[in-house]
Amino acid sequence: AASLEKIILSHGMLLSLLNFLQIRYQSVSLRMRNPEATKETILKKSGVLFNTNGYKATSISHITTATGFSKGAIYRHFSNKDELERETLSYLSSFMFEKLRELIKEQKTAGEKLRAMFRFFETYISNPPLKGGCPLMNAAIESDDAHPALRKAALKMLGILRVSIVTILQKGIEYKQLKPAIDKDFYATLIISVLEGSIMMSKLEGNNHDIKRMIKHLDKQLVEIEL
Amino acid sequence: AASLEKIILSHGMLLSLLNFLQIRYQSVSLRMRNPEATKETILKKSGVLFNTNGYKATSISHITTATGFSKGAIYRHFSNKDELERETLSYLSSFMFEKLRELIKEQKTAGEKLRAMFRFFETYISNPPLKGGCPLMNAAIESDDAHPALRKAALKMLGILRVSIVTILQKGIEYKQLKPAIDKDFYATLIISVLEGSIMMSKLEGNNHDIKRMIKHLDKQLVEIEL
DNA sequence: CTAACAAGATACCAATTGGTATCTATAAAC
DNA sequence: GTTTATAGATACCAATTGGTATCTTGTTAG
Repeated sequence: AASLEKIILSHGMLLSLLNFLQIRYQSVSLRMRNPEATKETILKKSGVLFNTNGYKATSISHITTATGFSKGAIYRHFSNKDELERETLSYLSSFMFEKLRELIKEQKTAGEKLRAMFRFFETYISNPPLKGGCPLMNAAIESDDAHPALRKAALKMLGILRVSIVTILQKGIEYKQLKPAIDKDFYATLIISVLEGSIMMSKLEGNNHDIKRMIKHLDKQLVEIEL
Repeated sequence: AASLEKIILSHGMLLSLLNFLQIRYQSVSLRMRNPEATKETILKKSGVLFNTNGYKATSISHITTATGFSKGAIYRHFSNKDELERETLSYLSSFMFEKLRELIKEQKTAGEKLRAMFRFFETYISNPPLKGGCPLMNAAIESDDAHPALRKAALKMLGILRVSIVTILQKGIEYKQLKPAIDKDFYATLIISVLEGSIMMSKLEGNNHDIKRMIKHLDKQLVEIEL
């Protein structure tokens, strides 16, 4: 085999070469910069920390050690901790609803969609997609009047969840899968409160008895309005 | 009228006099010491602060300014903040269950007792006996694995609530007020999760629509098991 | 009346907080 | 290539944290 001579490239030459070959060069090396990816990892790691240890209890330095980025990096992407908290909750919200939507859209009928949603909430205990429990509840409890921004983000999240359920019910009525006279808002509230409440209980007790019991109850309620 | 000469007593003489007259002299003046009362006010004020702002977010200095007592006073009665948090939650638990018990014991039947309980939880929103929402939920959410002591206290509180409901149901069965075949544990879980969940929602939304809706649901469930 | 003890106030501590100013290194534009 | 803007690191800041040691004052026993 012929021995190949190694070619030493300067960084500039590498870029020129790549440019010449029309190769879009994405940051791959660890040391290379990628501000969007940086912001993403900050949000992702902050999400876990805020959701498990709480917003107030998680300090900037916790985040720097978790992400490996410096304080300077964090304050470049977020103007202060409040904004980071708010944006992180939005990020978590998107993350969770994304997961939920995937499960729901596979299902055909309104009943199946709702049952998929119940299963999704059960995984909060048995196989959590995110450590620390439900981000909606965590933010709702921690955001008192002193955290108006966080509270607003939590409210928005609750609103989305509520609308999602109401929409499923509405479509179910339109497609003759559910009884037409049902109180959609009532059922949305019932589903959310039962699931959130029993998640809290199950997390505290350290088992999934309560959440399972409550899903059974919701199933029964669902059967009663199905056609 | 004869003019009375004023008698000037030294503090020591006053005490001797009271002792001679066999009068137990309780601290009345503000400056006088009363360690038990001090501990009580520390617990009471800490209860409000912890329940509204969170345990981690409430500092010792917040408590000193709220109580008017110094740090020295607090650390005399509690060995560290963790212990203060734990004891405060116990105190809040006793406080709430005391109030609840008062309402319940006036009622005759199991159904009436449960309905009184529902009403009690509704006041968490409309006329809260304690600022900051339900102490059980607050502690449950904030106490992750990093706060084992707080978690244990919250678990105990949940246990008491659960047993209270089960006991009411049991007595209701014995006195032929409720159907005998009901799953008591199921109903305890249902009541707690629905109430806690809807309190969370109502607090977040800033109105009592959700809690009222859910109490209506619980009422309906109750009617179904009543004889 | 005094001595002894306990309640509580004060002064301090190192560690940590959120935040900022400054500096360095990288990436992109030219 | 060189310049330029910017991503990110570093060093600092006053304020606050939980906790402790010390000191003063009120209470009580003798």
